Amino acid sequence: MDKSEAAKRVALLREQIWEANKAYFAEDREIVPESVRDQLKAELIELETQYPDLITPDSPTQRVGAPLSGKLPKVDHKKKKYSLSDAFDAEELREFDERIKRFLKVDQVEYSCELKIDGLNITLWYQDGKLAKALTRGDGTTGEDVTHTIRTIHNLPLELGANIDLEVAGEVFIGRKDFEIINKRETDQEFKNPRNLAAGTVRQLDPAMAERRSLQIFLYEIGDGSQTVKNQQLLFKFFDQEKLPHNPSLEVCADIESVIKFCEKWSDRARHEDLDYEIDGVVIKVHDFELRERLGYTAKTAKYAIAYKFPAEQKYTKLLDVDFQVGRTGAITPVGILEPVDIDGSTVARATLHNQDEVGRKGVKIGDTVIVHKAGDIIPEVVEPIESMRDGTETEIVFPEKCPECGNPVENSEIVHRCENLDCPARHRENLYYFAQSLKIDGLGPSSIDGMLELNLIHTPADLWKLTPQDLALLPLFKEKKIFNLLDALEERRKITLADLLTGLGIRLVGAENSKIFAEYIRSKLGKVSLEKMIEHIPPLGGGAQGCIQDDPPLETPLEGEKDKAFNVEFLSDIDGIGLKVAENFYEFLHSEYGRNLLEDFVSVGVELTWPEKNTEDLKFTGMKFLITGSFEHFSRDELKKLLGDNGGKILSSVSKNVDILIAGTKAGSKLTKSQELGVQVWDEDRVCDELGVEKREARNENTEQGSLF
DNA sequence: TTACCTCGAGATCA
DNA sequence: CTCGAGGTAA
Repeated sequence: MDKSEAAKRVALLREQIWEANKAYFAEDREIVPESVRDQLKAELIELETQYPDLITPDSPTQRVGAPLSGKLPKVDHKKKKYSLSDAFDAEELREFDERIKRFLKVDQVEYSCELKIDGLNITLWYQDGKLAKALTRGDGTTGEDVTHTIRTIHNLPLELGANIDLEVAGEVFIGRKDFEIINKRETDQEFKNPRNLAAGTVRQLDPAMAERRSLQIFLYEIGDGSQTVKNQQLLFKFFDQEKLPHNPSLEVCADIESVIKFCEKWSDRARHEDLDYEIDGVVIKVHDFELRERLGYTAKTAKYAIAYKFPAEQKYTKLLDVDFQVGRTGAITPVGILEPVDIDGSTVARATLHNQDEVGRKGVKIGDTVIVHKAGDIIPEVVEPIESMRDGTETEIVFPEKCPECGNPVENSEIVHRCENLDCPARHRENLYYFAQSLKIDGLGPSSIDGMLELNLIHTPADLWKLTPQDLALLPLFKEKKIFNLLDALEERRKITLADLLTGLGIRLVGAENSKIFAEYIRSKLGKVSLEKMIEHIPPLGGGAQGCIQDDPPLETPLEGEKDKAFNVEFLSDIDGIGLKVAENFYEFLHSEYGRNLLEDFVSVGVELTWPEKNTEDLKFTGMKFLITGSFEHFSRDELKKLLGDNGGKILSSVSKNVDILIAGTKAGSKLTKSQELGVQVWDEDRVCDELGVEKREARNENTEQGSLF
């Protein structure tokens, strides 16, 4: 066979293999027997060996590359990945619909419904039409590069028809039949469910192994591209054009009632047992992409979508005992020890009982036969006891009066039991676990921390940076490699942002979000200070509210005055987004002996703050303060607020000379008159559109309802 | 909370 | 090769 003949043959073979794969994986039908598929592939390999320059990167022979060495690389997502909020019944779906309609000021919205495949979310980047990268979701900001295993997915084109850049996302899974085949084949271990196997396979270093696990993918999302694609249905059409696989179940519903019908149709488990993949719900999204954009996001979830979760599988088992665990805040949590029972795909042996309140309400006793399910599909939960199955030997669940770890008397509020002893070893330990996890110090897990505590190598998080190789060598499981891995990891984290440091400290109510706000606030008051300087601005213990700063006497300029007060509760609770409770907790921590010493310890072990470059992209309304009054024709108040906020504006709630612009709608009240007295500039809604270059909207149905639901 | 993969480290075998 | 620990996914 000459080369041009071979080239034609190669193209034909690739087409045949692709069609056979697509039919088999995506549509669950076999157009040719497996042996024939293998034969086609064998012939292709032979021709490609003979004429190596006929090999293209998208050839089915090129899916399996070399194994990766070491860890999977981390890659930042281009845009933050949001998760879905949940709904468990029709009522919650209707509430979702109401929120959407109110925000958009319309009285009907079209939705798209798709089956929610039970797999793991993966983002794909095509560059120049070629599959360039595949990422896990990770924390939504940074994922892991799993291109090498994702490439082995047979129903995924490695090259698109057009030479375009594209981001798409979807669900990777293993089919039910393939799962059984794999389990029969790999006799040394029994995999429990397809989802976890798929998740594990994606993170395999060796793509050859991954290929044998028959991963599949259904796509359902597009990154940037909504300019050309207008809705979900057209997106799937586009997928078809590009041979990108998607689930066939998409249905467009004119209103929420038909959405509910769709959900009900599928929530009957018997109806989907013949599908080759597992589903755990229905994903409902506003159909139109432009409306999605208008709705936007909360900190974690997309506001335009919701996942309807099928009723969780319930099983009964025996509550054998109850453990009491002391958390990092001192809260004492009862954990039920259960007779192990299989609930959709995993063996459940422990389930939280939350607190006394819950225990009381459910009336559970030790020895009870209890109904257990997985709330939100992950966390096992005791639903209720089956009282009719009692035999009289059941015993009350008695909360301990003393902390199980330090013996301190337990403070007993209505709901939560708490060990208030700040020196409780359990709290120290849990704080350290939390710190290590939050700062992602590689190789520092609970058991290493336990070991260090036992040998008195550390007491506080700051002590970690005092550890020497000799110290670590005392730990039974630490030899050369582990020792230096950990020391390297600590060194990497020696320079840290204030937000990360504050988050790691585990101050009550001060998590990642609030820490960011505090860090930003401190930067605005003190600039990019060192940790040491920052501590100097915290008034010392027992000092008056004004504080007396050692070698930095109060200066008379207003700015310097503000610096002194930067750490007062009143000032802290004045921060946008920080309430009194949060401010109090933060204040208390900073002024406590423990908190102050800890911060000083960080300084003394050489932990340093780094200040991230702010992305100072100047938005249209950056630095402008708005006030809204009246009602508007084309916007709900919430949408107007979002629009202004998205463009850098701040929204104030009362009239003052601080207000730059009053946005007045119809039926504006006293805010308008007062503002006019103060000489504040007044805009109407059209002016906002003009300023932003947003297209003015068609007049819509009158719907003056207002409220803040998001 | 559980399942799965990877690594380091120690044990086992060639 | 086997184990425990750590990390990640839902």
